[in-house]
Amino acid sequence: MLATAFSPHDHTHCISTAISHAQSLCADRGARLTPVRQRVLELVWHSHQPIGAYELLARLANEGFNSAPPTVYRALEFLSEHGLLHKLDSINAYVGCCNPDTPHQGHFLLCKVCNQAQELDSQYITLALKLSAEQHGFEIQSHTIEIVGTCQGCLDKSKIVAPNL
Amino acid sequence: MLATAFSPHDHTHCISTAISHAQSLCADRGARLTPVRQRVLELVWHSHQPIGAYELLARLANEGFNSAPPTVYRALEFLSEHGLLHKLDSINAYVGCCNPDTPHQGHFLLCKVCNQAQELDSQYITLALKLSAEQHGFEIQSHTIEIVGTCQGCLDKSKIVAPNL
DNA sequence: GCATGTTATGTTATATTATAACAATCGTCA
DNA sequence: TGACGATTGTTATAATATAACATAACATGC
Repeated sequence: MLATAFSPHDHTHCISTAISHAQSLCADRGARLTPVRQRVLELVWHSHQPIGAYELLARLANEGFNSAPPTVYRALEFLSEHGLLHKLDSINAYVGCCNPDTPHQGHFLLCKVCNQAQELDSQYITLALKLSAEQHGFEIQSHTIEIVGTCQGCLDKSKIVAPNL
Repeated sequence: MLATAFSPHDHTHCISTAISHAQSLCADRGARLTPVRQRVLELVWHSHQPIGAYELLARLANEGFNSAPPTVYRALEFLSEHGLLHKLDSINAYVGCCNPDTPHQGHFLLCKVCNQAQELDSQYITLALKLSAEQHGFEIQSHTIEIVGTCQGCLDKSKIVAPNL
């Protein structure tokens, strides 16, 4: 999978794709992508930086939506159940899912310089988890895989700014 | 590494080893394992079930220790800095580290039946993370790897109780 | 249409997890 | 011993998340 988040790209395309994808997916499943749910999804997709629940809530409030915590947590729950976003436990923030059709849990790269998250679908990691679990007779149900560090773009920039370090 | 948490074992040995290990480690480093810090470490090691900060706080209070949140969070911070425990982000709970000498971040198996955690040091996972990051030019600084499921012991028990399922 | 059950939202309150800020005390060592 | 840094005490509050119950919207069979 390409590291879209960390590369220059037309992000409006990410948003429109995600929303239309969500609309057709919900239509297929008979699930209701109501205005507040769709708006939360759009806000989550506003960038590749994961966003917190209360930041979402503040933005909803600015737009005249109801803005008590249950509103946003319910929307996040719905979107999560339908695989449209993921929660990043290590930072208590939410990020859109690039591939909601196939149920999965992501592996994430989180750049602590630009604060962007990239979802991976690493066969290496999937296999490694499987092997490690099997060694212990452990049956996997879900997982949290979040790798924090610096993305290539931010590494390159830091070399330009401070080439001798 | 053996899956100690998930196997029958003399847990008093785990506790005493962890504490004496912590004592010598702190002595070597000139760090002060004060009474409240040591007691928090003992409470964390009370079992292989990760324990929450406020549960620790309640137990400290029962024993006459000061019991405002900063007390326990400071102790947890100290113990974490010295590699004596790990936080599990997916459940906001803390668990003792089996191997505090070598700085590392663990990979964990969390059994959702018995609520116990086992730290792994899987070379498979370490390598997989490294390869995945390299593919994206990403420089790893830390990670959160938490695998939730059912341990062998609990799987075996469920087969005995409900052999036809 | 409309009664009914189900799903979604509104509303209030509260639970849970964690930190800020500043004061007081303890330990160490010149 | 006195001065400094580390530790702890204390109060308040921030940040994240859910419980519980009321109301509204939607869907469906009659």
